Amino acid sequence: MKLSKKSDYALRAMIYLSANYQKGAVQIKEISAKEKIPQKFLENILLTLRKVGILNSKMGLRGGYELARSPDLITLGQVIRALDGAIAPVDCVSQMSYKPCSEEVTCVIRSVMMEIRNAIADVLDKMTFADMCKRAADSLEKSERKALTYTI
Amino acid sequence: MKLSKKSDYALRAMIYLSANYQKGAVQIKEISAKEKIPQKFLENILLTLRKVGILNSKMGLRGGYELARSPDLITLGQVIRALDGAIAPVDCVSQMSYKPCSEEVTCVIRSVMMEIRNAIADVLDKMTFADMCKRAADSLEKSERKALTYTI
DNA sequence: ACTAACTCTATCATGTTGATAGACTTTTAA
DNA sequence: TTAAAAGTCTATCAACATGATAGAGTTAGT
Repeated sequence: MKLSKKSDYALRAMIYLSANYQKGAVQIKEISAKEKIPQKFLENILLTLRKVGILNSKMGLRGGYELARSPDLITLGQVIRALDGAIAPVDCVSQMSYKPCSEEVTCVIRSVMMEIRNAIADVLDKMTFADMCKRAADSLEKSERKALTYTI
Repeated sequence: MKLSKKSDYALRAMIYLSANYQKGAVQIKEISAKEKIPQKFLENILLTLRKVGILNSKMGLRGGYELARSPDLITLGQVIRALDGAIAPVDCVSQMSYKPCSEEVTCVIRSVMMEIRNAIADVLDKMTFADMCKRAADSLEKSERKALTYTI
C-alpha cells in the first residue's frame, strides 16, 4: 500500500505543468530544479507520460514538455497507472492487470479488496489536476491568511 | 498499492482460525495444507501475529495456534499492519509510521493521500474476522443455490 | 524419554526501486 | 552551417523488499 517515489515525482511534475499550462513547453531542468527531482529520473518519468499520451514534447532548443490536454481532463489515476501500474491491491480485482484467483466466486478476501480498490479508484479517478491546482491555491491562501493573523 | 503475499496468507490463515475458533488450538501443518501456504513461511507469519498479541500458541505435542480473542474483536487492519506495516500510501499521512514531509501544511498531494488512507482504513479497520466468516458462509450458500438452479 | 509441535535465526534467489551514465537525435538561433 | 540546448533511448547500478527454505533449538504431552 505504497505510492512509489516515481509516482510521487510524477504527480508533482504534473501539478507544476498544470500550473504552467498556458505558458507553453517547460523544460525538464526547470521542473527538476523547482520540484527538487533528480533530473535524469524525471526524464524517464516524463518520457513515460508522453508515451501514454498525457504529455506532449518538443525536441531541440527551446523544447520541453507540456500537457497534452487541459488539466481538468487529466486525473491522478491516469498518471499513477502509467507509472506504477494497477491501483488494485490484488490482481483478481484489477481492471488493469486482472488475473483470476482460484476461487473467484466465493473468495471473501477478494470481495474486501474489491471494496478497497473501488474506494481508491473513486478518489484517484475523480481528482483532476485542475482540482489539484485549485486546492493548492486554496491552501496557500489559507496559510497566508493564517500567517497574517499571527503577525498582528 | 499492493497487498503482499504475506498479508494475503495471513488473512487466509486468520479466517481459517476464526472458523475454528471454538475448536481450540490448530496446528500450522493443518492450516498450511488446507490453505495451501508453504509451511515454513506460514510459521513466520503466525509467529509475528502471536508477538503482536493477535494469536496465542501452545507449544509441544498437541500444541498449535488459536485466536487470542473473539473473531469479532480482530480486524483485517490489525493483521495487515502487523505484517506489511503502515496502510497509508505515503508516510506523511500514516498513523503508524508518520514522517513529516517538507511542506506539510500546503502539500496537496498529502491531502489526497490522506483521503485514500482514510478510505482504506475505513474498510480494513471496520471489517472483523467474524464479518469475514459470515461473508464466506453467505457467498457459499449463494453459490450452492446457484449450482442447484443450474442443475435443474 | 520420545516425539510432535512451536521458536528462532540465518540464508537465499529473485525482483523492484530509485537513481545514474552516456551516446544519440532533433531543433533553433546566431 | 554549426554550436548549443533540448529531448530520446538503452544500459547499468546499489540497495532493499519479497517470498521462500533450512536447520538447530525449546517445550510439553503421553
